[in-house]
Amino acid sequence: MSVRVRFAPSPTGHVHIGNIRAAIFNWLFARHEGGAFLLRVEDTDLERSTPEAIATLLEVMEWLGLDFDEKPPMYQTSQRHRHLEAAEQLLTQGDAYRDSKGGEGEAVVFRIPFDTERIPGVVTVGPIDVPVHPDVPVTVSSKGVGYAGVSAKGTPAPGGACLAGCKDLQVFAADGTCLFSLAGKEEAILRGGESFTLPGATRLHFTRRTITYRDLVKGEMNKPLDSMRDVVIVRSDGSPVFHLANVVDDITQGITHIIRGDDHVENTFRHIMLFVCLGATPPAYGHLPMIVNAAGKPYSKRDGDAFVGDFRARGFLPDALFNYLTLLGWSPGDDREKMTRAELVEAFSLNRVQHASAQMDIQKLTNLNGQYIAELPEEDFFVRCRERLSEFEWGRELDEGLLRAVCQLMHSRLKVFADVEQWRYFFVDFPEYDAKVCAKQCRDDAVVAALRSLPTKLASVEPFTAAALEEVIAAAATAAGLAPGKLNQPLRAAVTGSGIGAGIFETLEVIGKERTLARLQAEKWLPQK
RNA sequence: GUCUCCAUCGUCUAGUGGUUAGGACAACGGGUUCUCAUCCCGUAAACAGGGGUUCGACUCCCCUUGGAGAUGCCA
Repeated sequence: MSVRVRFAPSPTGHVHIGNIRAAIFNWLFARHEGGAFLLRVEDTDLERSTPEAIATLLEVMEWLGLDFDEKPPMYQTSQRHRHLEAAEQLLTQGDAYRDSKGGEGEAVVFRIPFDTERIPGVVTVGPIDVPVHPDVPVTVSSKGVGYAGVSAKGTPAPGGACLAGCKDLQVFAADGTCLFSLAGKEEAILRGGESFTLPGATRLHFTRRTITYRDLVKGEMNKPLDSMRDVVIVRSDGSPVFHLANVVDDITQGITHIIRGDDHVENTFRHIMLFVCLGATPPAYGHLPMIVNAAGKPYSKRDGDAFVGDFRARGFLPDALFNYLTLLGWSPGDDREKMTRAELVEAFSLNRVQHASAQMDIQKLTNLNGQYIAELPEEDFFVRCRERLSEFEWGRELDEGLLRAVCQLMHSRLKVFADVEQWRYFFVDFPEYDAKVCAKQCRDDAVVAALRSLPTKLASVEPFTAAALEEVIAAAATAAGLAPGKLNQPLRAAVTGSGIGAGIFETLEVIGKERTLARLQAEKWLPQK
């Protein structure tokens, strides 16, 4: 059977970096296997799932090159009838029941199947004893076993399990007498609705069973049935819960492999049971570790910078972000880091995915982005810069020749497109002067005198080229009693207002004679005494 | 509280019983250079702790610690 995977986000207008990483891994897996990558929009939260939010989601996916198969995507709200039909089916099969605990009306609750023969991966471990607190009566009914455990302090601690978790249950009092025995009563409880309340019990004795599955990234996973409880699948207001909707849609779409975040591992056990009870073969599962912030904590609203849109806005290239994100929790097994899509598709495999969560490192992303920018063809780089620059008032109508010259000069220095903001001094009459830099560079009287002598000397330089400038400026420094080159940084400060930039002679050439002279003469660089 | 999962330099990672524990980003030092960046060279930097198993553990098992997730009407 060919591979079918899906990305199933709920559109909220902001696509989270962890979510998109899940999408990337699904996409990589599908392309590697030659399978299908589907999109399912889980738009059941009607408040937040606006058309704009959905548009944002699609835009982000396109930006990152995450093309999905079988368009249009499935919208979960369109599947509501299937969800409710599935709930009905479970109800009539006896795999679910109605319960009014807690809600306004009656919710539908999926019962962890008592008869586990049909569930793959369920194994019997053996007999086990669980101490319970005698002050709280043990209850046994079709809804499960209710009891209070005993905390370290000896007080009652909330406990309970699904009935399936307590096969062969026997309830004992402190003196050893058996208050209850489940054997033979299963049918009466499950079908007949019989229930029992047993005060004064101190110990539960039952046969433990666990459910096991092999996770594609984490390996063997298992969970005792007695640590599970029945699951609400339809709310008392009649709306399907995530667990039901998700599983039903996966069945409808014929999903073969579910690759999702770590936070779903616990759900997997009950989802497997839902698949089986709905007559479907459970898919294979792989759980990706979470991406955490610089403090090692899960991203929260306070972190702000965890949305894909933010990275786009800051001028990260989609290929760079894509590449970086693949390296978060995965590696090809050799020393390669910068890899093309084709290489990534070729090398990707789930069993090389990390088991532990990973921290986002913006510096490494920035470095990688710089590498991608460096590789951009000149024309492509020029177009992107022009677009970026147009976001600034002074960057709207730039002379193309000047812009091309600036791009060529600055290409190797740019790591993130947002930084083109610092190119302002190439395009305006007067730069913003960094007072600290000017004060540091121009505090020496000899230097100031030399800078003041420059306008007349530079005026005759024709053509105004880097090579010619270098000669004249070195001579000016020498004439002022300075070592050649000692005038360069003061000159940079005086003309660009900054202490950093490309080569000063090349920079002056690009800025041009007129503005260079004007800036020197205006003496806005002169430190205020 | 209970359950599940996780643990190699600051960060991302390689490593599947025998390695000088490798690479990348960041840091630091040097070279190139007028500054910054690029580029080149180099330095510092890790197996959470404790028990086992073994001739030999980063690697296998157990415990502790720490972290994350889950714990009936969020997804």
